[in-house]
Amino acid sequence: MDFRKRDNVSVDCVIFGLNDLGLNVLLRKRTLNMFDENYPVIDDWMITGGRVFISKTLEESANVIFEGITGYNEFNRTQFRTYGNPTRLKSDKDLLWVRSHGVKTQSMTIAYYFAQPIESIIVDEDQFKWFSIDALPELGFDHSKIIKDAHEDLKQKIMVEPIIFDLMPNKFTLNELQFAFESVLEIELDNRNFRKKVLKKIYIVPLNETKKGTAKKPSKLYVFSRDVYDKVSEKDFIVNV
Amino acid sequence: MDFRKRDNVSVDCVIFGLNDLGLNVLLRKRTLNMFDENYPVIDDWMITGGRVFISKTLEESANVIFEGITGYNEFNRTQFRTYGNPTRLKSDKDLLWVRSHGVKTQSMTIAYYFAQPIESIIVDEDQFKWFSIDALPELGFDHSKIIKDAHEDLKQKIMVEPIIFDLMPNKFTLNELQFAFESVLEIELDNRNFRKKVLKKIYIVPLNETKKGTAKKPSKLYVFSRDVYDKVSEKDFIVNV
DNA sequence: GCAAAAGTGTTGACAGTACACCCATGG
DNA sequence: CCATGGGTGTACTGTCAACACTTTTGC
Repeated sequence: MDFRKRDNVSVDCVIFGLNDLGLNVLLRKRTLNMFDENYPVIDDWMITGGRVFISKTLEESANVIFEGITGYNEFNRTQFRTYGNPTRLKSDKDLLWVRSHGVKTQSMTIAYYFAQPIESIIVDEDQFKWFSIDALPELGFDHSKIIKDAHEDLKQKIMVEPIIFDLMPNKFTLNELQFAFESVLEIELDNRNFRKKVLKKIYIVPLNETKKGTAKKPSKLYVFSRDVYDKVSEKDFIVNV
Repeated sequence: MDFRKRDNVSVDCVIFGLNDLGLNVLLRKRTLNMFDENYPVIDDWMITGGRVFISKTLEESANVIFEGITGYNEFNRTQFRTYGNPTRLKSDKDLLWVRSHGVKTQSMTIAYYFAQPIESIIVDEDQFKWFSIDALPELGFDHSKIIKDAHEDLKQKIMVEPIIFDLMPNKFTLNELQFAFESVLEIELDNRNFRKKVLKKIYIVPLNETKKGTAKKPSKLYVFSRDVYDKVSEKDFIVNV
């Protein structure tokens, strides 16, 4: 096995997770203490990246990073953009951090995002933390921009591909599905109209099973059938904003 | 000025051009003669790429390649995908060609496409040729796939961004615009319905001018106003297939 | 005056939107 | 028995799709 890496190209992974509070991004702490243990020179957040393996595809390199963080080996991965501005790193903090980690400046990075329900992921809570997409902390490098681009791409793809189901647990209720769309798209949908549309889609299959989750009336569960979806030739997806 | 290039990363440019026959791609001849001048070992086509400049952005590197081929310096450029499979080059021809050109194998390439009317471009006809998108010749490397991906991306973006106008001359008729959509999307549109829709768009501005082109009844000319388009906040574009 | 492409309206079907109340259950 | 979220139907409106003839000009 060849573990060599390219010294000038990295992949960055934006990790999206959905829970009942909405859409979240998993970030890694970026700290640097130089003089005083209690007053870090750098104390903010970043997405996780790493150099690409010479002998692997970009997708495999991204998977390695994702699995390293999450322990999860189901890869709902989308490549959305490559950043290659040689002056991407501008701020003193960024340069300082990069130098202190003994890496060459990574001027080029292929960016991916991963989408899954938060519940399926366990992370090292000393280093990583989930942040709501609409309350991101201060971010290093150009990672604000990268996350924004990822979210835009997700919004757009969600309208035409069934990636919303990547964010859902296997069995879900229609209200959960609606909430997923609302969280990603940052809009509100009419519940009755949403149901009408969804129930027409034969690839959303009702189960003879209910979710007696929190309380009150149990709700019917559904699964997404990729088989059926693939057979429905027409481009036929749920939401039209 | 720093002219050094990265030895392991290239950009590839798919050049789309529209004329009255439809959507075309500009390809470069790939030939290699080893033994006999009249029987080339390799004789097919490729898109044009090149290594990226260390001190330029990817976009600038792509522009340099595009301008080198076309002499055109208006860049309607879209980055659509990065390819990084280390075993991208598989066929003997590809390996042979790469070796005989003394370049390292370029396993990673950031792919862009450019869109403009064919008439605005002049190329060296010994090396380059326009091919209709639905009658492409034999292509080297993985360039068939890259062109296909570029076309897919163009189809998709054309539904939601005004890049159709990149393919049009400044002044155009509605029938020309319809033909542009039809060529790119590979569908047919109803002329009356198309006109109705287009005439509602205030960013398509009628001129007091007609085109007395080929013959018969002259047709009214229109221009696309990007200013107006940018001010129309609603996502409001022409075709819904 | 005729060939050729430009241009023009109406109708029916369907999908989207808006909107308010009953239902089933757990506690 | 009541609080809570789950689940349901109708009427209106606007948009899309289908469709055929008249107009203007060059030759």
